[in-house]
Amino acid sequence: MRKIDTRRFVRATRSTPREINRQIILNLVRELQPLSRADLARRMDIGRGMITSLVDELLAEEAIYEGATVDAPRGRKPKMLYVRTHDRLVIGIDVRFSNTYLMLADFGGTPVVMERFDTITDPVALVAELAERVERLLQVHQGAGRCEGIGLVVPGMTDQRTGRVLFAPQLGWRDVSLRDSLAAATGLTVQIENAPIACALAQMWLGQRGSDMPTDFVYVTVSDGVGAGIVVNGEVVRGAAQSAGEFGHIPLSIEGPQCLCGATGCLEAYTSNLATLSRYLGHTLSATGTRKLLQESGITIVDVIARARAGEERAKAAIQETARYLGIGIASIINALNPAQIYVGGEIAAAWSEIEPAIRGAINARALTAAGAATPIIPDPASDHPRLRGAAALVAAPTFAAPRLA
Amino acid sequence: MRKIDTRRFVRATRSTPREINRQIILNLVRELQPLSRADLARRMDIGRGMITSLVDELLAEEAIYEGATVDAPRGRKPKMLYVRTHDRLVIGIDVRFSNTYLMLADFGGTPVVMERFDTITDPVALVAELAERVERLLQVHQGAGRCEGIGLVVPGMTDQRTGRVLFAPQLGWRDVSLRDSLAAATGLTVQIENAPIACALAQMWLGQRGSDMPTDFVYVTVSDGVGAGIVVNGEVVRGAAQSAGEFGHIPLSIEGPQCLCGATGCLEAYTSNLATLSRYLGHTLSATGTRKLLQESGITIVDVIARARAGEERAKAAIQETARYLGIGIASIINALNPAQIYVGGEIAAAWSEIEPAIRGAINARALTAAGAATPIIPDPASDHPRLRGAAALVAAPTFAAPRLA
DNA sequence: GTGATTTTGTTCTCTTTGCAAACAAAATCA
DNA sequence: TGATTTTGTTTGCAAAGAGAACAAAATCAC
Repeated sequence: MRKIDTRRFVRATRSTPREINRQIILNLVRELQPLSRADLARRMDIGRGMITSLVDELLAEEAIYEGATVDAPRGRKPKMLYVRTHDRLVIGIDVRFSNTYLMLADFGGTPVVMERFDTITDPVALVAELAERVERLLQVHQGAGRCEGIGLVVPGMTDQRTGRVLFAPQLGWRDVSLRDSLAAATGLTVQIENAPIACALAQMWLGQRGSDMPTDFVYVTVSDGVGAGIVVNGEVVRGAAQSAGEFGHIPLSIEGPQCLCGATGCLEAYTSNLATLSRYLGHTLSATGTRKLLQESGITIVDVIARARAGEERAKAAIQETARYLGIGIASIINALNPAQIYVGGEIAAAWSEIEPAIRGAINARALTAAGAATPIIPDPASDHPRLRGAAALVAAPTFAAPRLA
Repeated sequence: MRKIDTRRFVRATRSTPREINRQIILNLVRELQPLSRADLARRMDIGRGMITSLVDELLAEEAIYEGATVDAPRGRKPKMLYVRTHDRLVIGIDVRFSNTYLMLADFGGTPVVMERFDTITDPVALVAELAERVERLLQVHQGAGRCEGIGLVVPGMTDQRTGRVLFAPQLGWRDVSLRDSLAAATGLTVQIENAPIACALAQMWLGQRGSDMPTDFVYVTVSDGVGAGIVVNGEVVRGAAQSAGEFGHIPLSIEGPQCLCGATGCLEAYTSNLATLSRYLGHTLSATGTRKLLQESGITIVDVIARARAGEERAKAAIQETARYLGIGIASIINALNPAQIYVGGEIAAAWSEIEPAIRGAINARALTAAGAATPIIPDPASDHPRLRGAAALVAAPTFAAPRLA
């Protein structure tokens, strides 16, 4: 039951039903392919004539294509429909603290090539480097298809409407107009997004299809920071000032350790990679000291996880404590939003079998309802490159999204 | 950008554009009345002919009515349109721990009469009593209009689809089929909802109209429990298992006081009326002891607030501490969801001028962004009967809601 | 006071589009 | 070989939006 916004409504026109049904067909084919016209007619409870007309339109636009006929027990054999993904290309870019990753992928999120380079923190130089690499990638893989746009994932807050990076502490950016610069330099449309929302979009649009993908879920990223991409009613929550999802700064103990944000006892101060590393090294987290200490010691979160899995007690203890606190944080998300499921991304997801019991234990202790405590928690390992998949989803998703109405 | 749910989509028909535009007109008139047909045509960027046809339909259904012509500087004077509210009646029922309130109101939320009686905790007896009172109310005010339904607000979790009360600890209810019982007993349609969501709906549908009512906000109720009604994209968030909004059980300090829910350091254990009273009386909160202590002392939260406003130091200190903790909780909501504004309801809202500085201080200390820290926090005093208004909104809202599509 | 002008609201025609039925195609089965 | 079944296309009809024309009701200019 949605309220109509009387300042920003979209009124219906004569072609509105067509747009809606066209988009429904596109999504049905996308999730259930292969699918025949008769299948669509049955699922949509609509005449086959109507389907023919709408499918013709989608075929003409090359949004879908017609495959071979397929065996059927009786009657005329159906011609199956598929969404066209393999020759529609996307460039995904994931800018991170030390490395920047590029991926050329198709509309289904299947990678063609990937490359990486050392992150350049100067925005102008970074855009120049990216533009050069994008151009080269597209040159080399010219035959693979047409590039429909660039998805850009940055570690910080972004403004979807203006395309600006509002604040990216890791790179020292504040109010940088990255989207338009890159669009101008490459001549391609660019979509920009922060990491947690991009990961949520990757799950939503490129995750396991056909099955019971929920319309309400949360993607929690545990990295240098702790954030979340929140999806409610099949739509990402961005917030009034584009800063929704900062779950990393809900308190676990207001008298707890100092967080880099200035407050005390934030979830992030207990569970970020920096926090886990500090705990492992036996140091307290601090804004100035920790990064320096880590660079000197040369140790990373990946090492700690590897040592924990190898059986080193100190590493195991550090990870277990992180898991317990993370579980408490996840319990808060469950109590606050009651999502159908929760994804956990970040380096720590690689140690899922080790940390799951501690996470589940904490959730059981704090979840208010039995249904909440049973919320599926699903690891999304960093090896699947969720950020890059999210970048691809940024470009592909608008093609499949529901038309904005009323 | 919403994803279409391929299991629960609604396909468009020939009459879909009409339904959409009809509903847009209804909402424009509701929020901006008085409004002429020509005004509607301009706002909707549509021909006046179309408006005539749609308005005729709404007039025939008596959803709106035509008022007197009105002065205009030049040209033919417009006939103004208004939504019909005054003779469409609603019964709002607010079941609380000690008292149950009934209100007969019109579709605009304007009360006709109100009454109260001692809450009967046995569901069967309660339904019988309610049915009798509803019948009498409608008998007495027969001439005032037709009753379109009952809105029922209960202190606990409800399932919107089945109409059952899942859990209401204050009344000792668990899985009670209250909606259908009351519907059967009165012959009226009944909508059931928990208190925080009902309050949010009251703000959404009966709050200050015309002005800039946001589509993203949170209504925090501070009462025996602490909960929230969350509205995202103009839609209430119910969660996968109908338990979204339990913000009362996010931790402030996991080593903090025992909460009645079994966990430790919940926001509710610091800020509920019981917590404030315990603090005032110098006792620690406990599941068994506190209620008994309060009944013995005979003091209520209203008394403590009155004493604080009268200048009693101990009461002031108790309230201030509650306010500070509440501010921390609100900061978490701001960081997590970044709503455009937050309403605070419950008895403590009566002391707003006293508690606002402490709340704002806590928010400033913990909000991650300047925009978040500046989120408007609006008190909704209990004297306005937000729960009963919410009950009325439950019945009125479906008439005005956007059609479900795609 | 009379016609020009302006604004509102209705009516009418045209075209698009959904809808349902008829039709054509392509297969299996008796 | 014809009946049956299933798929996909075509066609005729009715509903509804778009826009123009028209009617109504006011003010304003002379």
